[in-house]
Amino acid sequence: MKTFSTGDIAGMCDVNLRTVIRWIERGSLKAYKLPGRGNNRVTEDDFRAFLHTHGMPVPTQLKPLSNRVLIVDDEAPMASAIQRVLRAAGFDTVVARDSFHAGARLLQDKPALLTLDLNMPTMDGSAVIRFVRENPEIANTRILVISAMGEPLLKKALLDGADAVLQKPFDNQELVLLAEQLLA
Amino acid sequence: MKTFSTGDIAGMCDVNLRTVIRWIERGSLKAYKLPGRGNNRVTEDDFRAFLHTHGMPVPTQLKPLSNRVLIVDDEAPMASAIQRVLRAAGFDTVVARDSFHAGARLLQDKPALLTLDLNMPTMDGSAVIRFVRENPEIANTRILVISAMGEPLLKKALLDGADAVLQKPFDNQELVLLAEQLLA
DNA sequence: TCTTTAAATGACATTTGTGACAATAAGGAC
DNA sequence: GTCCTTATTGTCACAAATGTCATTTAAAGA
Repeated sequence: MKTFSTGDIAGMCDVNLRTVIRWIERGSLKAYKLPGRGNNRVTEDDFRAFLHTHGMPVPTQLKPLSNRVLIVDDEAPMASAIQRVLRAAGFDTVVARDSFHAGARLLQDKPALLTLDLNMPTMDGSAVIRFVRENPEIANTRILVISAMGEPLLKKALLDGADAVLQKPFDNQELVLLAEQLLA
Repeated sequence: MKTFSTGDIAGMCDVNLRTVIRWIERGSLKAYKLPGRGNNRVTEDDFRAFLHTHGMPVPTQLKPLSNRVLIVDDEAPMASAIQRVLRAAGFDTVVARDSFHAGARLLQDKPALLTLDLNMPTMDGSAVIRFVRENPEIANTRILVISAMGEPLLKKALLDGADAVLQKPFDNQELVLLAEQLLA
């Protein structure tokens, strides 16, 4: 479990160490104390939650250094196609063919990007997007919705919190470009 | 009885080994010494007590011993019923109503016990059990399959790796007893 | 037995918490 | 605009806790 000291956080948020301690004292930043003199430690999850609830930008040190992409699609040919293209472009790829594995992989692998097929019959894509955005642990995940659905539904996905949408059928270059933009 | 070296504890608490030794020297962390050069060992109970008295978070490696139960069931009344019974028996409960949330919660909360409804139309229970068993991170999660299905399918669940099965309808006491047995 | 790994130790470097006080920014009142 | 008020943040010095490094030695494998 990764933890940060007040100094780490002060550096990442570009504020004084004294200020971080005050945030902790006031209770807006959750922390625990080491036995010695009570030096503060903040877990990564608590720090992410803090950033999230205060609408603060995620520091570069916390940004997912990985270029891992989780591909959620129940149609094997489509999943493979996306995987092949993204892999060729240098991304790490993981495929989830059903909603259970999608949820599990999402929290196990913590991908930087999630490509989400909205046409899956057994999954409520809208609920997935909202779940991601509401979970500080993974809220920073980029979401690319891929679907054969019409404009209105894609618009709704964006409202739910998707970062981009891609309508099937799509061009391979278009996919790579979008992925790179989202992870830039 | 499980014991930890100073290095183990340093890793789990995300501090330097030197610091752990100082905690021991000062007496805030109870330990005993091996005869040789006096290498320190800390029992799991002492370590847990230490974490508790200092308000420190429990490291993920120690988590599985929690009494958290993840209830996977798409029928709201059944999920609520199980939750009420288990909560009354002192368990921490989390409910997942669909397979996506089941997967996500499983890896987010790392419950000690998973109660799994096999009748969910959108989920392949057998695949879930195998996924749990094949993932070292959660492999020792206890799995209790709850289902209205017949004997053969329950037998298959046991073969897949479930720890116990419970046929609907079931007695509340039966459920509590099984949960307690599985987490003993 | 031999080799490899991990832990203890001391000396030294760095970081952190604390308190008091200064500086800054936001918002009203005039 | 200026002058306040107020809350938040920054600065500084010092003591205490934690981290780093090199070295020695036990523990663990083979």
